[in-house]
Amino acid sequence: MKDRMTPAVRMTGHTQRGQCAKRMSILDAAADVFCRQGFAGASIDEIAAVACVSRQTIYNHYREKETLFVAVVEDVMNRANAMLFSVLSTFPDRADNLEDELTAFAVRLNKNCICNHDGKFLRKLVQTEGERYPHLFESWRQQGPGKLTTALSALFGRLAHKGALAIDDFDVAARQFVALGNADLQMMILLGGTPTDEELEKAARNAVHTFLKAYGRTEAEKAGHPAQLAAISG
Amino acid sequence: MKDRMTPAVRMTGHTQRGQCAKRMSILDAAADVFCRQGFAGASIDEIAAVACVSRQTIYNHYREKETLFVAVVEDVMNRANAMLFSVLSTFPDRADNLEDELTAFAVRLNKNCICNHDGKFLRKLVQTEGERYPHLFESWRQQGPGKLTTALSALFGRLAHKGALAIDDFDVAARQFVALGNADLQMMILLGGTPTDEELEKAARNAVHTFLKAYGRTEAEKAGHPAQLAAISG
DNA sequence: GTAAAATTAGACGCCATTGTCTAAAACGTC
DNA sequence: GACGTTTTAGACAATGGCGTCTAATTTTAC
Repeated sequence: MKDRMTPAVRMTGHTQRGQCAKRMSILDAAADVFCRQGFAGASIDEIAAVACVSRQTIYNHYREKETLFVAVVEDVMNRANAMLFSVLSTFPDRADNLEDELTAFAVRLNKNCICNHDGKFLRKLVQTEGERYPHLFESWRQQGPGKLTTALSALFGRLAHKGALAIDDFDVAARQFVALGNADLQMMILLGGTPTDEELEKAARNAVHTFLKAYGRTEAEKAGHPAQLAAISG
Repeated sequence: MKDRMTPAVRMTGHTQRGQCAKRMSILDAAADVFCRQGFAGASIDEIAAVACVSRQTIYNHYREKETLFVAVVEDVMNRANAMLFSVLSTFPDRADNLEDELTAFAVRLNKNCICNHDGKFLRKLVQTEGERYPHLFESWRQQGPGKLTTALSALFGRLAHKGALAIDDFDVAARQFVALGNADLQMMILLGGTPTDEELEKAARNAVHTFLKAYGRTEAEKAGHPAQLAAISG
């Protein structure tokens, strides 16, 4: 019943750094093994081996397998959310050269949030263990894809107000933007592969091209409603 | 080493029907348990219980766990492929009322091929065990999504030749059609839920609406190139 | 250098599961 | 009703993983 962590408050940097390194090493290894083998198929021994750590050390830091699993998921979710937030902040806010800017944004989104290590991990784990840990992945649902959709929705709304896009339903447009961006990568995403930069670029270009054919405004249309441009920029 | 199945050639209908019923019962139960628990997490005892069958009966029909798993995947894949073929044969071939017809087709596709029992099973299992059984799911990749894309590509090509659509790259358009159709259902698909008929209808309508904004031809365009219509129909 | 804390290797009990085996029961055919 | 086949329940050994414990070793703080 004694709390092994309480002495830590008296520790200075070095021990904490050493402990922290072990913890991260374990979390990384566990993420790797859980992702490949699933919760049931993953063995603590294998995780310990991958982490270059004794099995007992794992039990010291995380009481049992399930605790470790929860910690891994939360860790990956935090990283993924931070990355998503970071990428969302690069959404283009100018209307000029929209096709190129949206394409570059789609590349960033796919590369850093959807096709990267953490994205693959979360997608796979949500499918594999989602029903077994509803509360855990509910927060992923709301903070991951949920946040992505609502944020994108607002950002598209801003562009539409500037007269750069003609969108009736921003939520639908946001979901469709993401869906189009993944259209050419679906197979790779499902199989867990990693697209090359060329594939990412091409997929994003196809997606944005179609998206703008559906929601873009012609130069003539923009010229016909200059007031919308002035209203925002003024 | 003795082959338990050889006496079966002498059997008359009833026994075979009984055996076949057992086999199907086992396959269904195993699909259910494998899907929920994954390969490692599924236990033969649970499968036997769900199938209302003795554990030994499973070992009589399928030598070991892995044999059973392979048989289950092949069984589901056959059903899914048949359904996909069936739905593909209902693709609209007329250009009139295209939006409604494409919407209805998208509903059929999502309802019967992607969001149904077999579709969910295959998607989940491909993600969970795809790396462990590459050859097994390679055929799924080619006959499932691969066939869907190439078939849709050809079907859109037919519509384009009739002048109903303006498509430059049929493969890209086919993938985007599927992606748009899933855009509003992504979350439910990932979580393993089943959309209601209203949700299916709305998702398909949104998808086709955007798809036709990008690839549809205006009445004016169609009128400007009546030759394409005449060339096919004549 | 010393003391405290963390880490390690290994053994251990426990439990679930796999796959085999056997004898009894149920089923279908004749 | 007799016979062959299939199915069943249960016991069984073997395996492997989880989680605990201990004693030795390393790391860190002071």
